[in-house]
Amino acid sequence: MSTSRVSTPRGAGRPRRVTIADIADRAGVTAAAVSLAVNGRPGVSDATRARIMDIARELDWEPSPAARALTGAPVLAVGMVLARPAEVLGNEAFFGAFVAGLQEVLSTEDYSLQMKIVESTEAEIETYRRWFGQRRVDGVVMVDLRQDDPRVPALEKLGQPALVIGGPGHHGSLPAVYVDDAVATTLLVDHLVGLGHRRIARVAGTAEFFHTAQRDRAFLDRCEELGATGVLQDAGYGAQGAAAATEGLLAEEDAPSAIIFDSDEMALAGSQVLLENGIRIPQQMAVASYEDSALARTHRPAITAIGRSAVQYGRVAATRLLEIIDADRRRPLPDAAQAATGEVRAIDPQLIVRASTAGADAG
Amino acid sequence: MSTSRVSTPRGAGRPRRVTIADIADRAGVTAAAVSLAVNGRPGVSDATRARIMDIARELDWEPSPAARALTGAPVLAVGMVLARPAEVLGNEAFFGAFVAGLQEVLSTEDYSLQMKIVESTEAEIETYRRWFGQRRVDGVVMVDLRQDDPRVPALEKLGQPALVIGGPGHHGSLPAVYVDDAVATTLLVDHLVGLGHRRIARVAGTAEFFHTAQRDRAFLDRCEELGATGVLQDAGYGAQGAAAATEGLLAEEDAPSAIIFDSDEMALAGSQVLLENGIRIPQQMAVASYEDSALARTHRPAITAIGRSAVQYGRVAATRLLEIIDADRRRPLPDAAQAATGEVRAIDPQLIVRASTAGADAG
DNA sequence: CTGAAAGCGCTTACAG
DNA sequence: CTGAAAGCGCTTACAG
Repeated sequence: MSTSRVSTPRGAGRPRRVTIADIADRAGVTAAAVSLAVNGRPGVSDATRARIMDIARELDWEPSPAARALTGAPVLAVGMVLARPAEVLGNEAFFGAFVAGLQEVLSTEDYSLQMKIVESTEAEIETYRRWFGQRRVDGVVMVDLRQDDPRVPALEKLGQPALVIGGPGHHGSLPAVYVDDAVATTLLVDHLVGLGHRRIARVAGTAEFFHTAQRDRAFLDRCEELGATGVLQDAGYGAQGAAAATEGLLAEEDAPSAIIFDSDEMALAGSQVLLENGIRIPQQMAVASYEDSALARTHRPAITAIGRSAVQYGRVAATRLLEIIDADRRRPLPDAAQAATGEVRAIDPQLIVRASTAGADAG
Repeated sequence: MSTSRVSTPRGAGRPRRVTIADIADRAGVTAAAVSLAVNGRPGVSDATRARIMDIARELDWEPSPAARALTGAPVLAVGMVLARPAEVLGNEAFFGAFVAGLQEVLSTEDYSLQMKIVESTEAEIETYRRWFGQRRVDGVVMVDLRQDDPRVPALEKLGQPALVIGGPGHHGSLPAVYVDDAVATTLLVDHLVGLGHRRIARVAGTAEFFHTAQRDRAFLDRCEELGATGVLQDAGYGAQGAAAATEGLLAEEDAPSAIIFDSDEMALAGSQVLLENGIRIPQQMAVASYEDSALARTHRPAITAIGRSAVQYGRVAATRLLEIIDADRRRPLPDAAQAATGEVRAIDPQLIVRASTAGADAG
């Protein structure tokens, strides 16, 4: 009976939890000594430390995060706010994979991820304020970067660990992690031009997000550099828009011989339209996507895509944020350290060539 | 300058946070009075309460969750452990949507969701132990219910708020929320038989999960009841398996005229195989899925599916878990209340008929 | 290397 | 209706 020593608490409801005082009692030392021992800090002899650790294990002691947080220790949580409806999130393969990647790394450091869904950008900023004000999180990840994003100055002002997902640019002095869309675009266009395509379309998602504009520019620039014609086709959000955009392209008198879609979902929707219209992929139309996924991989024909693994993206983001939090804790001078952590990190995109473009008989 | 009164703390690092003591000072009352006031408890006059609230707002006071937790208040967090690799999670549309639904409801109650990815069932159980031991969470959601799941007795023994996602059955005395797969199966089979199909295949996912076996049984039973022939085809996990299974079915001498897939991802992969083989949907083969999604909706032809919205599922689960946590806090006698909360709740599935089965010329 | 004390921010009885 | 005190579980100086 390991519980023999636990006296019945008043109220007799839940069992009283074991604390460092219990351990100290047993070990015949003071609670302070236990604290030093279990935290691996100097101040107790090796023998005492060993004895204390044994007792702690024996009593099944678990440190109280609340008590620790109260004395200024990290709360071991990072936050992420999403200003989009749950329905939209659910439809996006990227979200689940990104979160999974974040979790994977955070878990190993015993950090938890806290998420909140809000209605507006104002509510998002207010959430950051409250989270940091209450010391609910040690840092935050900010997603869906927009142009002239009001969240950036708000987070700068808070002066707390925050990592922007997206860029480069528009993230002010905040550290950021992003996939280099310019490089990704170059990879895609070069590949298609190399196959002989001279008229290439880009079916673009919501213009609101920063990367959309960035891809637009890089796409047009690169096409021009290579002497090809770039056709921009706005599609708005999701599969519906992509299908309509594809139909629009087919209706043109001078239709392209290759289409690059902004996401796997859009590429699949577009491919369906092509199939319906009796257009063979890749023989009559090459198809590529900025986003890879299991669906892109198993589709027939499999879709050529940029291998920005959302899972990997999440892992890199989590690693980076933990670094920032760590730097923040040991910062000697607030501003110097802050500046040092404000660096960006790019994730290199890779082109994964598959059947949807391979061997295309372009032009 | 609302900060005029804040004295510079030692160390001059972070600004000292404002506490109820600051408010008490200003209001000329004691900290206890402030506590009563801000928590809406009796014990202070209306006038005093109003004055205190004003000052709290003025000083931008935020309660410290750590301090509150230390005195026994709920920590406002629920946990979910996932014993699957991040990659697998990322590929599954269900995960992101379910989490989004959970979040949506939890956020409104100021609860946060804590997730952890682990390697094994043992690690999962250990995580529950630590979470509750440390009072890191007020309750947990358990997903991926299996037959004779060792997590069920482990959670029963912990005696803390826990909700099982899945069932019915195999969740012991724990409360559960599940989609009635038997009903879903009936809806699907009845629909197909009603269209004239007499030989119907079911392409099933991983046998490990509880619902797979449940669907198998319900499928065979219902086919028999209606005088149709049910063909079971195991596919293992994901799109790859579904494609192979579909090819297997086509190769049979007596191929079915309709296929029901376990997920949207599998249905899409299977449909691709059908298209490749020149088989028209729904004219030559009807296709249906146990799982709806944006992809199933926008696919051409759109896939008939069971409308268990994963988002909605998440919402129901969160609501239920919050009820359980609440009941647990006010429980008069540990066991009586525990029993009262141990009820299950089914989410009614709906059949959404789309082009992939409509107007099929069966048999 | 060890002990005694004060404090983190809040809540909860218990007196007045 | 209000005040003073003790306590939640831990950590951090500061003496010995």
